[in-house]
This record gives sequence, structure tokens and C-alpha cells, in this order.
Amino acid sequence: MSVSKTAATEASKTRKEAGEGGSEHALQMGELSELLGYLMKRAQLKVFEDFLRCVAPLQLTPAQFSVLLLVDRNPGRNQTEIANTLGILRPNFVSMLDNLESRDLCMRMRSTNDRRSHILVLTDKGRAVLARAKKLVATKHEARLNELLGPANRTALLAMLTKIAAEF
Amino acid sequence: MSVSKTAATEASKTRKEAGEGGSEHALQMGELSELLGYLMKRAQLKVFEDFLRCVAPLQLTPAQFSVLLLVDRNPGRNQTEIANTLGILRPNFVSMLDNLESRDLCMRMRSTNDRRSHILVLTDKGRAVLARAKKLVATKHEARLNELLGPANRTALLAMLTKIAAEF
DNA sequence: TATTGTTATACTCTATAACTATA
DNA sequence: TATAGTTATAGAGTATAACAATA
Repeated sequence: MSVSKTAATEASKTRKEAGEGGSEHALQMGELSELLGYLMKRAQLKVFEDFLRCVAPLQLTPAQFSVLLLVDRNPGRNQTEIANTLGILRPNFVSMLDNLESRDLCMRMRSTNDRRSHILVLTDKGRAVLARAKKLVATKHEARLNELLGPANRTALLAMLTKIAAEF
Repeated sequence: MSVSKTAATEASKTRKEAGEGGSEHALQMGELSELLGYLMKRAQLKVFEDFLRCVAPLQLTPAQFSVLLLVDRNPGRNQTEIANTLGILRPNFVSMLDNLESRDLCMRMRSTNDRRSHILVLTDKGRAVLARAKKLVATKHEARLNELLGPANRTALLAMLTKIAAEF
């Protein structure tokens, strides 16, 4: 297995290369800069990071925010319905709800029709927190994205992501 | 897993609601359908799923593919440099390399300059597998995305994701 | 003293099987 | 029997501290 050995015999120069970690200049990304999956993953991590920063005062993760939003918009639905819609597996949804319920943001109520089901509802505090979260997301998080991309591009991006999420 | 297709299922009274889980019609997504982070996460999962399917014959994950690509494109680099460029923490990179090395795709070589460093190189088999992977990605994975979005939209999407990943 | 690769560890996410109580 | 919520559990992915060898 002959290994093509190209130089790389440069020694370390300046310490601390702008935080990128190594010793030399930036590496070649090659086909990686055209790989949609790779770029989407990196971009998604950045977006979630910013979301967490913006909503930090309310201590809500993106997943928790999506649960509150969906429960609020869909009264009378049970755990399975909410979880499935968000792509969360039912077993994993239990501890999520335990958390939200322990913080008095959400409540499980036994359905009168089907006593196996738990109907989900937001508490008053849950609705208040959701309202504040929505405002933070709109004015800080989405606003920053809007500033970076511009409204037209942002709309186009949303449309493409929606298409991929739904049809790919 | 994610939610199954939302296809235009009209008559939704048959048991088993097309995998959507619940009993009634689809839930209201509300502001979620405008939340970029949520859509990006859902889209990213779909894209990675498809990547895994397309490259399944080679048993490569997106992360492993990115490592092979970067090592091939950047001869003479050490573990820290490759890991940092990909956003992988050095401790977590160790088992990844153990895996690739055990499959004879990649090799660690002690640097002669700095005997602390491991220079990374692909084996002949590693280069062959990478070449086959690139072909599968281009002809199956990216081709399918191209078909869904169209070349112009795909290019625009790449540009926006790159911008978010770099500047957001 | 600082850095590279490594170990150990922990915490989150995700995924599957199986239990309970209802239906 | 089938379903809703739950438990237990296992596996990835990700994060930090600390150690040995080397600089």
C-alpha cells in the first residue's frame, strides 16, 4: 500500500492559529464545500446555538419550544399525536413532558373518552412563557437570520427546506 | 424516526393513519412552519438518511466520509488539524480513527518532526473506497437533490447554508 | 510550561422491547 | 387483540478533565 507522501514538512509557526486549532493555514475542504448534507449540518448547529442564546432567559431548547407551540396550537391532542408530529418517539417524549410539567408549563389530563390517553394542555404560565419565547425568537433569532440573508433569500431558504423535509 | 410522507392522503379513515400516529387529521404546525431551525433540522435528518442509503454498500456515515475526504485532500495533517476542521473534538476523534484504521481505510503515522503527532494518510483501499463513495454520492445522493430542487435552487441553497455556517 | 493523542467519564439524543392499564 | 403511556436499556453523539509522551 504505497502511501503518497507529499511534503507537509512545514514546522509550526505562530502559536494559536486563530482558534482553528492546528499549526498551519486552513485546510482544503474539497468536495465538502459542495456537500449539501455537510453544510446543512454545520448551519443547523449554528442556528440551534443562536436559538439557545436568544431564548436563554426562558431556559427553553428548540425541542421544548416546538412542543409548547404545538400543544398550544392543537388543543385536545394526546402525547402520541404531538410526539409523532414532531418526530419524537413516544418513550422519549415521556421525560420531556415530565420536565415541562415539573416546571408548570404543561399538564397531562386523562381523557374522558379514552382513559388511556393523556390530553396535553398548557398552563397559564406555559402560555405566558410561550408568548415571551415567540417574541424573543422573532425579534432576536429570526431577525438576525433575516439580517444575514435578507428577507427574499430567507423565504427562499424556508421553501427549499420545507420541500426537502416533506418530499426528499 | 421521522414522520412518514404527508402524501396527499385524502381518505384518512382507514386504520393506521399512514404512520402519522394519531387518530385525526394532521395537526396545525403554526409558527413551526416558519421556524428556520426546525425546518433545517428536519431537512438535515432527511438528507443524512438518504446519504446513508446511497452509501450503504460502503458502510460509510457522513462523518466518516468527511474524514476520508479531508485526509485525502490534506496530506501530512495530524489528528488535531483534521478533527478541528470538521468540528470534531479530539477525544471523540480517537475512536473514529480506530474504526477507520481497523477497516484498513486510514493509517496513523508518527510524524518525524514532532513525535507527538500522528500524520493521517489514506491506505490504497481507503482511496478506492473514497472514490467509490464520491461516485455514489454524486450520482445517487446529490443527483436526487438536484432533481428535487433544480440546479439553480440547489446552488442558491448551498450558498445560503455556507453563509449561515460561516457567518451566523 | 504547553501540546498531541489518549483514557475515562458524563450527559444528551435516539432507538427498541416489554410492561400496565385501558379499550 | 390492540393501543397509550411508561419503564428499562442500549447506542450514538458530544462535552470536559486529566494523564503520558514529547516539545
